[in-house]
Amino acid sequence: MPTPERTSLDEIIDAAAGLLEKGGPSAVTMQAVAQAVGVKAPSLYKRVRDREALLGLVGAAAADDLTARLETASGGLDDLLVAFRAFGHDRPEAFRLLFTTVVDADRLAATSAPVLRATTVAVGEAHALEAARLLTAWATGFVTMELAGAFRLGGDLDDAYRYGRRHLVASLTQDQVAARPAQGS
Amino acid sequence: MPTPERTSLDEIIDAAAGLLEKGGPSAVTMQAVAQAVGVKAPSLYKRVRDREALLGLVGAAAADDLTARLETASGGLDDLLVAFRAFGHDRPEAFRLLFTTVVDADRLAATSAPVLRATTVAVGEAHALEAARLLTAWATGFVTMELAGAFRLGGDLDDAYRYGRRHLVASLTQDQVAARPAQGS
DNA sequence: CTGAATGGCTACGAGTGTTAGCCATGATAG
DNA sequence: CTATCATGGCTAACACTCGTAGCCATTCAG
Repeated sequence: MPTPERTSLDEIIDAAAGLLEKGGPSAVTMQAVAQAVGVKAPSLYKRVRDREALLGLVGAAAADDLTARLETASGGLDDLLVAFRAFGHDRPEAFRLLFTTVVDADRLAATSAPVLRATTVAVGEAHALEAARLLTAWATGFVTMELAGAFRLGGDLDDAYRYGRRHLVASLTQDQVAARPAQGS
Repeated sequence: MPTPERTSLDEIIDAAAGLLEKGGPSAVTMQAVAQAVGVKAPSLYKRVRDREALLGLVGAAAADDLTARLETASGGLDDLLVAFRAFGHDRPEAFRLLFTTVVDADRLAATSAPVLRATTVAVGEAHALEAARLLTAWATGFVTMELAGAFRLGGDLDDAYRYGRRHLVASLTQDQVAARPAQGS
């Protein structure tokens, strides 16, 4: 390679992720990212197609981070739900990005894997996917609303999350309903 | 009033909502909104503080729309959940905006009201709020993920939503767990 | 008929993303 | 050891954004 590289794609993604978390999406400007890695803005375009692509990479990295956290979460349904919410608290902007940007299917599948394993042991293979969707949808919605400040009718949110976990996990494992097919009226 | 008004705040909000739905948040530019209502961009600032405020008004109007839909949804838990998702499908960008922008507490309370009424009859006053949060969090997460294209492991989404509705409604009304206090480990 | 307040406008400034094109570097071929 | 040339960085520039300043025409109130 010719002239010495003054930065790298990974460093750029990390810088963008840092700016995102500090100031929201509007703070991750090409110029700010460039400055953070010690380069001028146009140089970024040698590594990244455009800003949208950069945000996509940040989202993909965030998905990997979430996957890693879930993988090390011991495998119980409850632990997975706790780890999921913790990710949302640690990296709220990245969490939002995950459900705004479209991340590629493979990465999504990797993130789903630990949840699917857990629901398989909990409710059996037949309804593992539906159960996983029930759990992730609830957790996603809870954290989304929490981060958006949409829970404003009082009450402790930790308690509310615990209430939901108990309810859902119990409902799935006791599975009075899970045994029935999903079709119906 | 002096010079004849060529537009109105409501018209501006409607135009912005239309542009939002057609091309996402980035499409609702002051200039595009102005052109849509037959005016030049700077004139908008006579009615709206800035772009962020305009988006806030669009979000508030969307919240009112959602509230109205829920109010006319007959009051059953299942009907409320169906109406909620229908809103997300009809106005996906407005739906996203609701959980991105911060809308004021009063309006949020109005939106919650029909859900709270329904959960009150379903599980009693003691756990109405927690039940409402469980339901809205799940529905919000489901629609959010659906709109983000995050459900890519196959299966029919209508079925998946039905599955979740059954599970949650049954779990709440049978309330094997709901009777227990939310505290605990 | 006059005065004043108001909504619209043009012009402008600051800041954004992005492209074009140049230049210095340094690994490699001879 | 020299010459080549691909490459990463840079400056300059363009198009577009939001937002402000300030003017002008209108029309209502007296």
